Amino acid sequence: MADNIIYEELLKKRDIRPTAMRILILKTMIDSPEMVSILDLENKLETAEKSTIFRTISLFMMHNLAHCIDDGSGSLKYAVCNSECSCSIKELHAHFYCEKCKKTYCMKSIPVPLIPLPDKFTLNNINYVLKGICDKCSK
Amino acid sequence: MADNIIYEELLKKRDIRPTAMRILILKTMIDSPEMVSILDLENKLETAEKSTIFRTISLFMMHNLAHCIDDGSGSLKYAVCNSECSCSIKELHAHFYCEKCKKTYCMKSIPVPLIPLPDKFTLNNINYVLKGICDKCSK
DNA sequence: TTAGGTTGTGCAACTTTGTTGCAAAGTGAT
DNA sequence: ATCACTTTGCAACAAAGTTGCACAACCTAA
Repeated sequence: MADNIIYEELLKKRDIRPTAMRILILKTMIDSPEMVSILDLENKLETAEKSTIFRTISLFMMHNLAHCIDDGSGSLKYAVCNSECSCSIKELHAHFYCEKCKKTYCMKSIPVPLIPLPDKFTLNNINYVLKGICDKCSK
Repeated sequence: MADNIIYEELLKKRDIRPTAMRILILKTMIDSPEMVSILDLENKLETAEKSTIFRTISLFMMHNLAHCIDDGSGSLKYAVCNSECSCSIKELHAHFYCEKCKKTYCMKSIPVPLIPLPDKFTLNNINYVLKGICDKCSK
């Protein structure tokens, strides 16, 4: 458990007090290859309440430690940001939602395409979700 | 009311039986400059139940007469497709969600950007929502 | 035109997700 | 160890979507 220190550091770097619960949630999110919903976390962590998870992730997002996307599945999906992420538009990446296994993946290597907007429109955020069948499901 | 015939034709062209309710919902959707949620339609049409609206729009979507996007506001937004639309990926357009007036607009002139996916991924659909402040709200 | 079956609609109930209030438990500084 | 402050668990609630069922509307055939 000594390596919990790295999670503690991640939290501190973002000015979040590292409680046991927050370390656990952060660790679980980082360990998960796909994005997680609140319900996913609730299932992976028998000890955590959804309200706690909700508030914890909200806190993470306010401090740019995590981001969320709406993949159209009905529940929001969350993932931990890169260590230097400040969640600006230029840092946004694409997401892929597999319609078969219902998992959502961060495609951190694929930046969200930017398009010119008509005059007087201000751009603050972009949700770019590709939907289809993932590699594991398309055998 | 004679020009309800055009809505009737739109429905028939998509193999949807043109009932009074369906014509009304279609007309209301077409008349609206922004996308509408089920609740929006419920409010605009005092006479329609949300379950009816839900089933009607679901039917429209199955017949490619309408499309829906998830703008992250918590409720899905719907709009009527172009007359020849078959809802293929190449026909998808961008959507803009104004964080101030909470309205979502179809940007039919802006096609959704396509990016190459890794091997073995199949693409079926794309949700591309730009969020910010619209022209009317940014005065 | 009417009878009969099919389709559509309204009502109510329910599911799921997200959200909040409040009290108890935990935390950290003195 | 105590105290003030923060975090967590529980419960209740809100909003959107979804479904079952009964009645109404509709369509066709005789």
